[in-house]
Amino acid sequence: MVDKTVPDIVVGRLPRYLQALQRMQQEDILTTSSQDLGERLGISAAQIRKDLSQFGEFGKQGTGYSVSFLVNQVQEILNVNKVWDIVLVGAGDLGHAIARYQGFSNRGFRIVMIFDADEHKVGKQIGKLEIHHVSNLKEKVRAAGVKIGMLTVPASVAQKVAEELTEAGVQAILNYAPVPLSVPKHVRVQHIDPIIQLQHMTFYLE
Amino acid sequence: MVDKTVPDIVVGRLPRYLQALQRMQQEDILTTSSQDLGERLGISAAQIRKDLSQFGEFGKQGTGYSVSFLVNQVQEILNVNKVWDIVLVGAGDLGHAIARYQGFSNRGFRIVMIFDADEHKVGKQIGKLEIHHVSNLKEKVRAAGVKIGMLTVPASVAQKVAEELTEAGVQAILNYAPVPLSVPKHVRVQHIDPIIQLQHMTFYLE
DNA sequence: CATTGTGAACGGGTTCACAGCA
DNA sequence: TGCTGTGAACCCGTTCACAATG
Repeated sequence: MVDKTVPDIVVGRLPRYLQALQRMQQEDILTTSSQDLGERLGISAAQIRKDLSQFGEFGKQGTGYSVSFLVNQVQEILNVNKVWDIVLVGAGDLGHAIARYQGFSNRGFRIVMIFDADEHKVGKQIGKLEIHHVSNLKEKVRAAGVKIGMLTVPASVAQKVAEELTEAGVQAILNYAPVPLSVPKHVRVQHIDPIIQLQHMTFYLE
Repeated sequence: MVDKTVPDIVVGRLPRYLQALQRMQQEDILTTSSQDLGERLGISAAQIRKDLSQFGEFGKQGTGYSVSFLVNQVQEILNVNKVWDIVLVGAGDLGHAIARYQGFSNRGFRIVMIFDADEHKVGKQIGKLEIHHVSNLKEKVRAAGVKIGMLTVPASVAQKVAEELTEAGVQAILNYAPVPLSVPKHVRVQHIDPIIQLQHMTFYLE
């Protein structure tokens, strides 16, 4: 079912489908169609059907899709039918904001560890979590078996921290630092850089 | 030169080129090639040459590109050879973190206004900026001629705030709320949702 | 009758390969 | 010689259109 042949671009759309579907659930909408879902997301109905067909047959002709069933299926495909532990490195303003964000848990994630290099921050709490010193990162992350890391450190140390994370067994990194990371092939990296997205839009302004 | 025919996907890569080039500048690297730049970004040399060729001929055969010249050219293409004013709506943890972030100015942006709906926050300062009440948003944003907005408000009010921003003349919105926004066609929207990016990666884990 | 799942056609982005030039 | 700029070939994702079906 889940061949290697699924295009990465299709995988990248599934989380958006899931988000829209979960919102429908909150609104007590029981059924949807590729057209309805597509209109909510600005994606063609054909594309949604094609994407989903990569993983199975989830709909009923004439009726559409059961929202709750499709939520479960997509969660399973994306491996988010469980909660993933996350290690957060960097307890600056952004790190604090992320650590306090309440929206992770019902979408499959939970921050379980926080590290920083600043001795003054070590030992303090963010919510229920204590800030640890990065010198203990590798050991603690490996011991906890955490597979996902979030980087909110200065650009100058992002590469070094990324290496420590991968050595500790982390296989997915969400990088908020504005630098490309070089990591082993088995490690996935996603970047978040607001300025890159702003510059994408300024091209079309004026 | 800059036709309407430039694919959006090409535009989306230019900010990454610019980022890498500015980093080279910091490292006092005077010259680069499509191959060198490509290796730093994980993009093929041919692609970089093709992308740049959409806008002009910036290189020298046998030599490559002058870093500083190319920085200027790409900045001009992206319209970031000036500083854009930004209005930030939502002074929660994330809004505070973004407002305090020091990395905007040397990449073409500056936050000039902050709004929030919470009376307790109104009047307080973040850095040198005072938090205003959203009831004044439309008027003040229009008066200041701000064209770019950043949304760090709860999902439940994001659509409403987006509408107020567009009515105030904003033409580009960077949306941190985990909901799709529906806006007029002349308004650009970019989304930042860490969970969507995490779920993209969990597909490949385990 | 509405809507799915899908083969086929289409379109467009990427890579190739090389002429051209410093 | 080294590297750019680019037409052509290639590849792959999207759209189309329709048979199938509850």
